[in-house]
Amino acid sequence: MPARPYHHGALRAALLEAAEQILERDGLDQLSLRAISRAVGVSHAAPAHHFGDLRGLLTVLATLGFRRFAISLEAAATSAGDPLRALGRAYVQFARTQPGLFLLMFHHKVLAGDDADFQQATAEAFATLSRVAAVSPLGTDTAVRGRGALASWCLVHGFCMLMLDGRLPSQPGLDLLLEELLA
Amino acid sequence: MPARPYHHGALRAALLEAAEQILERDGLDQLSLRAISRAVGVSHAAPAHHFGDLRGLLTVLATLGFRRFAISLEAAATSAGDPLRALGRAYVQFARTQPGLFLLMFHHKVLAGDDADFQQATAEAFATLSRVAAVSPLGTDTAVRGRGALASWCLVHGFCMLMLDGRLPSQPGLDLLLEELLA
DNA sequence: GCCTTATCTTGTCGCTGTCAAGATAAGGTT
DNA sequence: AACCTTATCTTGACAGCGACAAGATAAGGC
Repeated sequence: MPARPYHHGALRAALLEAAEQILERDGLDQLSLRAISRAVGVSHAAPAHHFGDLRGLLTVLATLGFRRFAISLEAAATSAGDPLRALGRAYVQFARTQPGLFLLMFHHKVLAGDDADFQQATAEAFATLSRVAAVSPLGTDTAVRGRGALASWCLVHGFCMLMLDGRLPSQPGLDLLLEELLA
Repeated sequence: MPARPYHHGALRAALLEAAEQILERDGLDQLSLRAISRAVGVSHAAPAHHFGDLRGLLTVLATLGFRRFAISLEAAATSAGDPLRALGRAYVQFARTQPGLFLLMFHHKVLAGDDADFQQATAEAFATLSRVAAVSPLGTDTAVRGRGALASWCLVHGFCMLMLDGRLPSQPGLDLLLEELLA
């Protein structure tokens, strides 16, 4: 049994793990099929069989991201306290702890938006979002509640994007800033 | 006098114009120094003298974008009606009519954030933003609980980002959606 | 034991950004 | 006018990239 057998065994998972690591460490622009392959220790064309092309790999990565995103949001929604605030905190927390992945997930230019799994994963996450935001104390009219949900989403998402672009003031801290926003 | 003299005369401006055209037509990922050079009709290394590297060119492009952005916002701030709402409309209008440029401007990964001109241009735009927003907090919708300028900024910026990522519902139209948000 | 299929490697192509070296022209100096 | 300095642009090269084709290797079904 050589140190590196011809068949990896779990190459797909290993590639995804390495890809996410590079994504968070070096950013999306440094995330190449060849860099991933090097990190795992396989040939540069190995990923092709599992993901087709780079777009395919990124789409799978974003899909897994949305699944984890949905889980985090769902957990926040069922936690104690104000669900909508908890949701906002979880949203920002996700973007903050995995900025590379978060930006990738909302970077449709490099993703295969028509992928079925991807669409399902995004729908899953957004369903939790709109469900919680809809039952928030904003009134009984469904149209108004829908609008409120959208406003909340834009508010929190804008906060994340500005934060990740380094546009938010460093004083006071981001936590405090967010709490003021959600207050 | 040949059809293409050795010295272009206004190569810098021509390169920037071509770059913006490619940026809006094909997106940032298709915007290469070589593509720009081809579009203008010069050699592939011609841009280097004017911009150093690709990052330098993109930074100049984003700087010009922020200058135009500041002008648009300033015009909206001094227009009739509610200044903050006008500002929000102008913000979205800019992102909508020049999505490539807008995304580039908020894509710090590919820009030289320490560039003096760039910093001045961004400060110029954000000054108008905070000046107007500080006076009149946006909306009475309870979803927007933050009453500061930051909340308005996040709300409108988030709207833009979600819009440009194709995440907003197509029905009703974006204009109506935005008006409801600013209401 | 054989054959089909999945998996991975090697080699190649055109594209990219960047650098080095040279060609060309413009402007100032004498 | 002649020269020289400088700015501008071209040519050529190199490594890294995504993608494709062809071949090597191993796993699993029969």
